[in-house]
Amino acid sequence: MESGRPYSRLLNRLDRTAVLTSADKQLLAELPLTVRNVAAGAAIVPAEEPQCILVVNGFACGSKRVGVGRRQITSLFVPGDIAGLNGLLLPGSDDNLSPLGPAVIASLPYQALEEMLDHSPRLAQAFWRQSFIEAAILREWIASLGRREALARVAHLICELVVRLQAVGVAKDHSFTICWTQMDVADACGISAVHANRVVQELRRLELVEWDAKHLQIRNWDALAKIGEFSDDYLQHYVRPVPPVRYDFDRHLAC
Amino acid sequence: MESGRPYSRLLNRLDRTAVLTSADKQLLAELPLTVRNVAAGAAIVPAEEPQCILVVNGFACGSKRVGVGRRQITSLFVPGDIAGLNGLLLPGSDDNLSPLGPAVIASLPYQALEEMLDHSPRLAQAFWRQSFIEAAILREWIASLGRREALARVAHLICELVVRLQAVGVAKDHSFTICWTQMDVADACGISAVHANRVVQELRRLELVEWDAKHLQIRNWDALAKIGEFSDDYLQHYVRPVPPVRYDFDRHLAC
DNA sequence: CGACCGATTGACACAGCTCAAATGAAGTGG
DNA sequence: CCACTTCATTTGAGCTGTGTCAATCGGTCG
Repeated sequence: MESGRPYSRLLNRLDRTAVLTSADKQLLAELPLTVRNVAAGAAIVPAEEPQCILVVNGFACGSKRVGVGRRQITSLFVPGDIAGLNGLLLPGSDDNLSPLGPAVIASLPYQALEEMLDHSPRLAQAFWRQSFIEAAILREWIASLGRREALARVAHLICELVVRLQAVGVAKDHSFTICWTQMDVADACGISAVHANRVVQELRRLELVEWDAKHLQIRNWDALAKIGEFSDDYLQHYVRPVPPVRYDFDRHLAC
Repeated sequence: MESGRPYSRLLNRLDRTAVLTSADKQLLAELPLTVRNVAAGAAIVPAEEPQCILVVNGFACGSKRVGVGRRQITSLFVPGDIAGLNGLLLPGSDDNLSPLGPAVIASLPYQALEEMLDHSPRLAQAFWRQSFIEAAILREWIASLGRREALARVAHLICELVVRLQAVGVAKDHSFTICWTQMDVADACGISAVHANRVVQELRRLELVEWDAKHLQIRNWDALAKIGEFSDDYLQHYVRPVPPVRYDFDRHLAC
């Protein structure tokens, strides 16, 4: 049961993304996932052997170094998310994946993924859709970084986190475990660590959130969403159980 | 010949992205592209009939409104680029596409695209790869908006523009036509219009670029790239003629 | 107990924003 | 061909959000 979690996470995610046949689910279950714990600062993907990863517990992120020492987190992964998919078609475009806090990660060799997608165009579609969903989130981050001030950015980030976590059942009642450093918050929101601290304090002072070392609890969702100018539109496809189908790869299997 | 341009643009782009058979090229040539001119502020995609667009000449962008009236450009499209692909699998996730300056745009109904992808997994792969390339650019923008100051952001944007334009043969010798408003620059870089003006003047004063109403000429590439902290790594797959193949959809056609 | 790391606080500097006004360029219509 | 409008660029002045630097505090671990 414990060893089944990676698969249930993956299923839980993909099931919202596409209608999967039992054959598809079977293929997913046969993926050779290698689960392991990674400590807060550790490297996830060995440079010599690029691969996909599936977040099982905790958080992972892709980040870039810019200028001297400055770090910017460019994407965020919660349990059930697949990171590094792009490396499948874009060799060498590693995202510098790392955990945010301690995390449980399953690695998935590209080759196995490849073979699976070969056998199911429907799954290929599902994974393509995943990458569109990820891109939608990237665009929202761009809007946030470009046009919102620090308080709103952090509020927005928190809102996104809850919505995504609740969608996969890792958060309940606007409350979840989060072992981030305030530096992590800073690097995600494009602000300095000192200012991240002040912003978090402000959110606490306004009684919008409770946030200690390992746990975050939203006290006033409406106000937080308002300050963060948060609308879950861009997460619709992330959250929605089964989206309407426009383009169905499977049709040409009927030939 | 004039009517052939949209197809050659599209071919020019995809040819760098994947190895296309002549059958694939034939399929592409059969796409029902509707070419038209759009004025600077006009709408590109009618809300009642979402579709893909192919930029033939000029620029297009996806943007978001955030807060009161503030606009953030989230993605940028140059000739040969396909915008709105995500709508194919994510209905309703319109990007609010609009031209930047006057542009020549070809519209492409989702249904036609759908049918084409049904007939060629290789093309489906090529388009999937395109969306990964787009996402790589989004990540770089996040880094820029989060961690670079205004001067560097604008410099970086200019560098990206030249590289992309030169890749499709629309710019030569670090020089190209660009009918943007300084407000457009501001909205792309997440700064105010007034500051965008000051930054552009600074770039002129440093003799890095010449930039009048309709034309931009880079005077000192090295210095510009240095100020913008620009490295074309993230554009490798955009530029590179034919990338090494890791995952090839076509293999399962051999069965 | 000492070392270390992250959170916190204060003081100060500055990049970039807002407001407001002036200038210039490009139509538009009489 | 000349007012007149409109829109983009430019300039100045003051304000503010955020960064930097530096010190302190608190917890954790060996």
